[in-house]
Amino acid sequence: MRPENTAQIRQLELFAKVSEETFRALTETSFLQRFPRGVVLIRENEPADFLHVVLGGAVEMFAGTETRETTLDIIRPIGVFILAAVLNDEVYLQSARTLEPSDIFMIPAQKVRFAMETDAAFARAIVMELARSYRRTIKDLKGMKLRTGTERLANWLLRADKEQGGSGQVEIRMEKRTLASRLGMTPENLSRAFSTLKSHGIEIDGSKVEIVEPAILIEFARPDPLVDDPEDPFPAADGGTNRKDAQIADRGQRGQ
Amino acid sequence: MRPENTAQIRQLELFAKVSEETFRALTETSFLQRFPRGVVLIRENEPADFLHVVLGGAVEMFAGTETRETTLDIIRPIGVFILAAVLNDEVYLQSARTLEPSDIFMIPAQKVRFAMETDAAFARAIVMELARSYRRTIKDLKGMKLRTGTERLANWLLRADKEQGGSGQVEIRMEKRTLASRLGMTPENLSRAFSTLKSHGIEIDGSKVEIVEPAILIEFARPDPLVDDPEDPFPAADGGTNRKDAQIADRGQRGQ
DNA sequence: CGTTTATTTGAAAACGCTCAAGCTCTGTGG
DNA sequence: CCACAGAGCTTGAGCGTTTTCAAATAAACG
Repeated sequence: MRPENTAQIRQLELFAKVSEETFRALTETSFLQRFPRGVVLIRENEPADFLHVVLGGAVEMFAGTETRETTLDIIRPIGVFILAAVLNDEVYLQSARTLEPSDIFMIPAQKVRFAMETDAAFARAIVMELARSYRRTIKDLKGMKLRTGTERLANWLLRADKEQGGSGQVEIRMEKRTLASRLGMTPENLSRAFSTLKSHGIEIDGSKVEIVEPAILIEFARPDPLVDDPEDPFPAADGGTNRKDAQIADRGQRGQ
Repeated sequence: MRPENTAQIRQLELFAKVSEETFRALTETSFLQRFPRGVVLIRENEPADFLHVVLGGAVEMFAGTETRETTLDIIRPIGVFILAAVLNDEVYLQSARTLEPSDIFMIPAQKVRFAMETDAAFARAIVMELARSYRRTIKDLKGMKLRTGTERLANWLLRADKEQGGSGQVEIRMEKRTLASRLGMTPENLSRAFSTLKSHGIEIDGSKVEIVEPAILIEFARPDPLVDDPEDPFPAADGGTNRKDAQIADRGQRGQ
């Protein structure tokens, strides 16, 4: 099963610069599969067998203990997941399930590792992809440790608005309980957080949120590029400079 | 300034397999510097100028907003920090300060990027290092989202005991407030968490903790390899299998 | 429509934070 | 050697946040 969608995959930055030979090696035993909504694609603690590429739909990365569960990320096209586990030849740290009917391209892990060994361009692309994912996760961790749930929601709204065109009309494209879990809170708490934000410039109607007074929401959210900005898929070529001015007292107050 | 310590750096897995030429290029304009305790080495939001290697002492990675601050990691020899920012040619997401007098080896960022482009072995080593750091951060994030502060402390104790030989005698090798921040809580809360754990198999005297009844502490902590195990510096070559058996209800409860 | 599922609301409890005071340890100067 | 200052840690009280449990409402689906 080797569809024409390889062209689509070729466009992924991860594969854009690899040699034709490497690309063929990576894709010839790979396959594209369409899954319905709610299917668990991988489970944490299983050995990493495939690199997964999301070509359509949406995939929720989650993890849990016996009693608790949390959403770590949501991957939309075109995105890759569990690259780190594949490279380290380790077990997955996260599980994945489809949130919508999704097209998933699966590449055998050993092909990925082999290609990384033999194709320098691929190795470099992997480095960039990994570094990006890593930085995104650090931002999430900072958000969890430095902010309250309501603040995370406010910043999530600002970012979602940007991604959806900046019209001020934000559509929540997932179940609210999934969003809650993504933001590290309970569904009940998310609901209350939305209520709270009504007095900070938003109106909400079902899955549609309107940012009525952006300035007020921003005032409340205090967005920080070092927490909220998406990792740029094409980082500055010049040596990024001047964003906000860091002002951290050398031994200022601690604590959450 | 190009000390004999290059031998020490050579041993770092990151540099072990690079060509002699690459290694020379990386180290010839680098320098080793000894810093006293409490020095801020880098600040978040500054452009990434150097890759830092900790050869002695300890370095705290932290980040903050105007009013809050949190410790994200503590790096001890021999460890590297802010590799991702260097590779992405981006600003740092974290600040760093020495917790003790520390020996830091600094390699110009552009040398690192150039070496990655030209030396495939180095690129591969970077991939492994990045993947490892990434997975560690995901484990931290999972810990933050899935556990209470006291649970994090209990698991931290179990891990520290392992790292210190498994004698049951754990020495806290940093200020408690730093540990508190690392674990995502206030110093007061850490103090209370220790008190709580007294009834779960530990005794504490200053910076020394004794795990008197490991079974009881483990019972409380419920350690999970997918959250607590350190990322193995030399991942299994066989394709890791059989750890615990993942048992996650496909759409089980969410929360926290 | 009726049934199921998701969301919201309410109340109580657990958790974590802040502020304040007291305690301990350490290092310094008398 | 002791007294004292400073820093770190602990303890207590109060409060705000978040979770949990329960129930009501709303939405989705056949």
